[in-house]
Order: sequence, then C-alpha cells, then structure tokens
Amino acid sequence: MQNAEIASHFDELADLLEIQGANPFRVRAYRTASRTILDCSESIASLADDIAKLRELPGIGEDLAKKIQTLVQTGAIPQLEELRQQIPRGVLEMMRIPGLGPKKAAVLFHELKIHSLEDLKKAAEADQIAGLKGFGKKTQETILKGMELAQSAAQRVYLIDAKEAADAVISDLRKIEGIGEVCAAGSVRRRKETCADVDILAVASNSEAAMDMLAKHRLVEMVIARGETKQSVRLFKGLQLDLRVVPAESFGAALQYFTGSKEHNVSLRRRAQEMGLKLNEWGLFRDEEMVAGETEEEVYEALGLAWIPPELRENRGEIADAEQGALPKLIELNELRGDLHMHTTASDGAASIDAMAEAAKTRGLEYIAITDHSKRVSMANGLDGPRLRAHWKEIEAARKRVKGIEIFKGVECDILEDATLDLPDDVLAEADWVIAVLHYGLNQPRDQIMKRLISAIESPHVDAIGHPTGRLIGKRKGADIDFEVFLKAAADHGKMLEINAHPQRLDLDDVQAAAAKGLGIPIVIDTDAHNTAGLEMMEFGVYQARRAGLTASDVANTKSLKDFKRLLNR
DNA sequence: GCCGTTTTCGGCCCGACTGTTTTCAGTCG
Repeated sequence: MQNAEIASHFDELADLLEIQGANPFRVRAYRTASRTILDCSESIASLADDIAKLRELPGIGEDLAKKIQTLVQTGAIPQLEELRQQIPRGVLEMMRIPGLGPKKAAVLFHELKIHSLEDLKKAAEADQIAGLKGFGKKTQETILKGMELAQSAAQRVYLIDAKEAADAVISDLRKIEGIGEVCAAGSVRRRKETCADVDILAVASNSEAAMDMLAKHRLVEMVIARGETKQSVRLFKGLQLDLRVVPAESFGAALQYFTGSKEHNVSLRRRAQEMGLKLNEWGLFRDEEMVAGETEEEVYEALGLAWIPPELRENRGEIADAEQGALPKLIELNELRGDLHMHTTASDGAASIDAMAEAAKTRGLEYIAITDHSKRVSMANGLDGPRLRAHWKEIEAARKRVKGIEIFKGVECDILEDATLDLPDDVLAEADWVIAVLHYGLNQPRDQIMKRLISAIESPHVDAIGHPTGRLIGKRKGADIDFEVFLKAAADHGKMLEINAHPQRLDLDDVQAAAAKGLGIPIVIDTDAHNTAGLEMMEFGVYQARRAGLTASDVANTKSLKDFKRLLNR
C-alpha cells in the first residue's frame, strides 16, 4: 500500500470525525498524521511491522501507529468502516460546496436526512433549508449556486495556469495609481505543482480602486465576497483568487502569513508564542508593541531564523534548518547550463535539430541532448536502430552549422514491458546520452515495474532514468515503484535521475527528489520539449527542485560542459 | 489524538468575512 493511499484513509477519517462533531484537536491530529505520511519519503507500509519506528514519525503516537499497522495488515481500519456506515458518502460531498462545512453538513444530514447532493438540491428548491437553525435564505441560495461546483469536484489547476493568472492580475494591479508592493502569495509563491487558489497581496493607498479593477478583470467570472481588505473572485475552472490589500508596515507579515503553508505557519506561530510574541498577518507583536512586519526578513529574524525560501515552507524541517543557519542555497534557473531531454521532427517534435539548438543557445545553454523516441513509441514515430543512426548523422551535421552549443547524440529509450530495452546494445553504445523511461505498462505490478527499472539501471549504456514514475498530475497515477530499492540501485550504479520540468509531469516530485539527494544521486532537470517554446518550461522543473531543497551542486546539468562530460565518462 | 527545558494533564495558531444573529458560530484560508 502506497503512502498516498494510507494518508487518504486518515484524511477521510478526519472528515467523518469532524461531521460527527469530534474534538477539533483530535481531528487535527488525524490530518497532521495524514500529512506526515504523505511527506514521508520512506514506504510507511514497510515500517508497519514496527510500532516503535512508526511512533518516531512526528504526530504519530501509540493509537495512530496501531491504526496504520492494522490498515497495512488488513487493508482496512475498523473505526473508518464503522463511520462510513453511519455517514453516507454524499454528506462528505456536501462539504465541497463553498460555505458548507462539517457543522452545517451534519445539521442537514440529521435534521433533514439529506444523504446526497441530489437530496440537497431538492430540499433547497423546496425551500426546506432556510428554516433550519443557523440557516437562512442566503445560505439556501449559496447552496444552490454552489451545487455545480461541488459536482464538478473541487479541482486544482497546474502551477503554470495559476501562475499565469496571478501574473496577469498583478501586472494590471501595478498600473493602478497609488499602488505599492504587489506579490503573489500562497501555493503559487511556494511553487506547488498544483494550486487550489491564487493569493495576491497588495499595498495600496486607494484600496477601492484595486478592488474595483479586480471585480471587472477579464479573467473574473464572479465575485464571491468583497470586504474592505479582502476580495474573493472566481476565475476559469472554478479557480478562486483572493486579493488582500494590506498596510505597508504589515506587508512582510502578511506576505509571510498568506504564503503559508498552513503547517509552516502553525509551527512559526507556536514558536512566536513560546518566545512571548504573537504572530498574525498584521505583524509580530510583544503585547501591543509591533516588533516586526514590514518585511518577511525581519519577521523571520525577530523569531531567530534566517529567511526561508517559500518553496521550503512545508514544515518539513526547514524551521530547524533556518535556526541553525543550515538552509540549502537553492538552485536557480540561471545556473542551468544544459537540457538533456528534448524532441525534434525525427520523432514527435515540431522543430528541427537546428531550431532546437538555436533556441537553447538563445536561452543561454551550453549543451543539449537531442533525445527522440525509440521505436516502441510508434504513435510518436519512434526510431529503430538504423533510423536512429541516420538521425545521429544529422546531429553531427547540425553541430557544424550551429556553433557555440554542444549537441549530444541522445535517445529516449523505452524500457519495455518485459524489462528489456527498446534498442540493441550496439546502437545504445554509440549514443552520447541515453535516458531510459517507462511509457507503457505503467499499471504492471510492483515486482515487474521494479524488474524493468533495475534492469535499465544495470545497463552500462543508460545514463539516466527519465520521468521515473510516468505520472501525469491529476490524470494518471504513476507506476508502483519501491522507491527505497529504486534509489539505492541508482546510487549503486551511479545513474542520474530526472526531474522532468513539464508542468503536468514534474517527475520526480519534491519528496522523491529530496530522497534522491539524500543518497547523493545526481539529478538532471530537463524540459522534454517538443518544440522551441517547450524549452521555456525549465523554470517549473527548477521550482520542483527547489521544493526538494536541491542546490546547484545536486543538479548535474548545472555543470560546465567539460565537467558534465567527465561525469558521463564516455 | 499528540505531546512535554512551565510536562503525564491540559493545552493545542489566528483573524476576516458571512449570515444569522442581537453578541456569535461557522467557514475559510
């Protein structure tokens, strides 16, 4: 059982307990546990035999450790099964309607015996809800309006889409008279791979003007709520955007506060409390006196901490590191000198070798690898041995035309379902760079997936494993990989692992890449570009690397051409 | 349900906004 599956059991348990009206701190304990499990780079299932090991995890005590053990061993948690019997699935779905939380959902369930969104709609239309205690006409209307949203399932959008919306609104806010600092906060600023909403912070002498601009913005479908300091609007795909106007002296505190994550902030506020201080979005206070607030740096400093890059603010140990001055110097986009995964018209790319090389050069890169598909990917016009050799001849010719950038003769070679490679050894031996990948049979059982990955890692011709899990965020689960075994094999055989920068892949993810770093495995960040514009996606791979705590020295394609060639040892 | 250099009980982060209320609970982030 994978960590995500274990975590989701505890999340559901928390939801159900909340509806039941359980002690909120108990509910929180379940959510914290879920989060810990999700963030853990080790397989929780493999620890499940050892209660003491489980209890070493933060937020996991005697009770939760036993529940994890029971879940792994039997596939179920009796307490959860019981709660599922008592509270129908539809009651949880009601909580997806904005404005309906656990308390109101519970009232609807108990008082009106509402079991599903369908029941709820009928009751609202029959005017049965407005009369309930704590409900009124407005709530009834909110429910009807929110119905569609709940049915279309609260969806997160890719970082690239959220960031684009944020950048558009920010640039329009900057045009307003009297506007000061403007900045994205929240998950967009933390560069999380998907975002549920967009947070924007602004300092403005005329907050009305800023609020008006947003209300009428071309991206805005409706205004959800509007107060003096805060406005919430809905954009495309149900994406919510919150604009907050704050005083200049509180900007840093507000930026810190609204950047999150929630878990990071809880830890930080607890730390403040222990120091006899109070931290909120208005500033850091000792009694009534404001100690810090204008900049984030001074807020962290007043708490005895170095400024923490937003990408690390997930409460995964960054606060302790900041205290000890042990934060990593995170990699930056301009430190990359190569891009080792891209396609051309030889397979399913849209641009020529020359065009890709020129575009990469324009972006300041010193070397690239052209890695078209191998023959198994027939849909993408994948290359067999003879075609690949001919393609490499083309690359050699292109080298003479495009000066000032090294072009490696590469290939993205499929690892076939039977654990063999898609191209013969004598062909692969002639490559400068081989990136091996899973494309097909991602649903094979773990044993076979591992056999495939290990055999690729053991091949002397393979340099790196590309987009290792094969996941597509929000669309396709990745292969079932035993990461401990996988990473150890990569480390033992000196193979590199990729962070694929495509906004829907970002594979390895942050937790996996951090684990790889821990074993000293060199990471390559590649765009997997299929046209020249695709090279622009590199930034998203860098964000994921930063979230993993990677520095330039952890990433092989920050090396100079000479040093990278030495690393390849070909 | 977790946790401990104020320890094994009694805490557990904080404020804005909304709607339904005459002082606050619920929801949200």
